[in-house]
Amino acid sequence: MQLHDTLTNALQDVQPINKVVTIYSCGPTVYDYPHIGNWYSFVRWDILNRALLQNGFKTNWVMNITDVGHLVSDEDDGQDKLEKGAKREGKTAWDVAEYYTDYFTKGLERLNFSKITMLPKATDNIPEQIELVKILESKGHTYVIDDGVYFDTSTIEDYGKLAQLDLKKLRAGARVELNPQKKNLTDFALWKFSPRDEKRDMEWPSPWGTGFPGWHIECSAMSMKFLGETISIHAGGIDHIPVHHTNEIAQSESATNKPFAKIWVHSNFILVDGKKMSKSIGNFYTLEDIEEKGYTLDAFRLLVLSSKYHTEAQFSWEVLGSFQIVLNKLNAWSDLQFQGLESSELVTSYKDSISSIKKEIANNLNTPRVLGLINGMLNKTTELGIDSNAIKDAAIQIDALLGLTLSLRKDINKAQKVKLANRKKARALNNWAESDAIRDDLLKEHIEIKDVLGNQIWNRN
RNA sequence: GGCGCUUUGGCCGAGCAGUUAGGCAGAGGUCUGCAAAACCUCGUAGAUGGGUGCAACUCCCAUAGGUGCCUCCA
Repeated sequence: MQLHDTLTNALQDVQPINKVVTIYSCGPTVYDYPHIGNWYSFVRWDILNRALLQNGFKTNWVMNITDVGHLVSDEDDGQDKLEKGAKREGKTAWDVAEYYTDYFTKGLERLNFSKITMLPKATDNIPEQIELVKILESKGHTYVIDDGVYFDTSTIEDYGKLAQLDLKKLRAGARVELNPQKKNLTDFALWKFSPRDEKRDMEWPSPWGTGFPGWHIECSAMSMKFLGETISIHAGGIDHIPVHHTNEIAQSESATNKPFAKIWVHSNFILVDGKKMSKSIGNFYTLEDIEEKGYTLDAFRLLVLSSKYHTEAQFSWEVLGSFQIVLNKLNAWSDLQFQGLESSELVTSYKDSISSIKKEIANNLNTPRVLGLINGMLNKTTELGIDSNAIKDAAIQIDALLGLTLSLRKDINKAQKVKLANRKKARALNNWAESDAIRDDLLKEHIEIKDVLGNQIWNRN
């Protein structure tokens, strides 16, 4: 299986570590509701995990919960997002973190995520973060100024290799005032001190003074703690490349002298109505907005899968609507699994399709191609005849790969089956009035009837 | 202001230097008690201007739009 690696800007083979593919993906900062852009990225890594599993790999996937230290700005002079959220809501930072962590984990279930091995919180791993700063200090990579312990980026040769940062040009183009105590523009905080006259909700003692960890150190510390010093894949949003991941690499590789991750994958943004999502424009949507407008989260998943993770994608209600239609067709297809039809040719055809689908997703997660293949697969259904068992199996396999819920469809109940039988009798007698009445009746129960090839085919809508 | 990325038909969106992507929407048709579904056909895309090549949507340059980071909201 191959993925596009940001560091080498090329396709690279996924390499297991001790026979397990280890994945670390940067998770949510739990200070507010995640929007569909956040979910868009997380769904990508769910697909990555599923694609690996379905292609025979074992995986160990860790996604962190940032519940402290993520400043409003990536610069180190902004406010802590958690403390700011707490102030806004009149709660403590701990309450805010708990509320949004809970919301997030429920969201993972609502979106039918595959098994994430671990969702560690930054605040549960403070000693490991302090320990990592100590190692960096002992190796001469740090210095202390008024407001914290900083990483001296001039102590390493290849700082900025991920983002291909040209440090001279970065400095020339910068408009912000450099903190006079910082040695280099790119130096970043490893540990921040609590303000002198203020007690923070979240603060811990450290060898350098009471305070809280910088945002980047948590990912390095937890990735190493739970997955080892070198991992197979590190994943995140494209926005993490220039600062967050660049700094993770700097501090991790300085501490261990080993490569931090074999492959770096980044998901691009999804634009809403052609614009970047932002609260001020009012195109800032959540999962609730999707459901309130009558769309399903499966349809949203299809929308995510319709583009490649590496390219910029478009979201609009019109586009989501078109994927809801596609999903409804897939669901109608899945409903055929209850209708006792047989075709041996279809069984073979599906096997071939599923196998090429697995190959295609292993090709840098080419999900748009996968959707094309699934469409071809569905076309075969009418061409070769319908086989209920084959459809049941195929639905299970598609769900395992894409995280849809096609295999969770329910059969109609006994009363509905009786109505269907009565309709068949009426039709045999050319009693169209009776036949149509039953069809209308079932439609009220959201069961739609179509008369295909002499059979009554139903689907739930 | 600096440094990048991107631009495919009404909409979404792939691959590919020369052979159909696919889907959604739309038009026409076949089938059908009706309806729906299904199937067939169609519009014949590649921001603009140059360049390299026997050949460019696919490579290079410029211009324009979008977008990202440096500079709050991913």
